[in-house]
Amino acid sequence: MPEGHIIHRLAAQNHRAFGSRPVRVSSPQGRFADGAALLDGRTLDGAEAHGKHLFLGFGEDWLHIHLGLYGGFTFAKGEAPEPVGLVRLRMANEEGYADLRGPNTCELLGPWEKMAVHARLGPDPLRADAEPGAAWRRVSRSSTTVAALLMDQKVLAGVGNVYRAEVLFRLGINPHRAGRDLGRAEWDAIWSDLVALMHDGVGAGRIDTVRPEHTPEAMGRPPRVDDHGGEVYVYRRAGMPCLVCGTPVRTESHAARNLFWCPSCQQR
DNA sequence: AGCTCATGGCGAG
DNA sequence: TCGCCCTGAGCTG
Repeated sequence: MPEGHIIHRLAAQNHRAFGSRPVRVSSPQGRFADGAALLDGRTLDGAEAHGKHLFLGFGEDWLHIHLGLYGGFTFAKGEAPEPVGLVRLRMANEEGYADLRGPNTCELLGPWEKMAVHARLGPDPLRADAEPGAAWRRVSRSSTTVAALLMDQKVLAGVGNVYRAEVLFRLGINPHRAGRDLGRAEWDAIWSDLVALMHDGVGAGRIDTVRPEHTPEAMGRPPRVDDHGGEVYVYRRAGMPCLVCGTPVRTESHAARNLFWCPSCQQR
């Protein structure tokens, strides 16, 4: 259940756990049996993320993984036990193992195919080579809402429903505004806030967006209890009072995803 | 046991 | 815009 920060973290974790030495690769579930057989015993020598796409390199072959809505990796030390549930991919060495469940995509790509995936993704706030100007060009010409544009991976790669809701709240921007009605300064603020928030997310392994003055400790409120685990302003807080102004947080289905915002703090 | 929901994304119409 | 794909957790009965 990942946004881009988790995928970047997974690239680092996989490299740390399996990089530079042979890895045993299997598909206990059987749905990636052919690919696993091709990779088994080879050396992992590359790991990178672009948005929500993870690439693990074995020479010229790239293992391309997309977790989708509910895919996930688990890492553990020691001998790998009998798989529990549906394990699409298992990697293991003398020290430990990792299991991949429920991915949207788990496939082998050649260098050209990998390039094609990069080509259809927008700039990623977590990548050093990102060119935010490419995203601005699309946003500034679009009549689509800024809420939908932030989720469009061709525009900008790695942002999901949590970062989308939270960055718009932090900047006081109404999610229904058209991209072309945003000013350059507003877009630059969105981009730089995403860079900062998502880097924090890579370090923490969760999404925390509340400023120091609105943390549970600072406000004397109970810490948030939610599956996604971070401290946030509006995501999945529908009907609850806004942490800044007390107005009930609103929600609606927007382009098939749940959108959350504060109607009072986000009027611009 | 069955339903609903989830931090995604694709193709059909 | 809808239906569908991937899987598991947390309800309800």
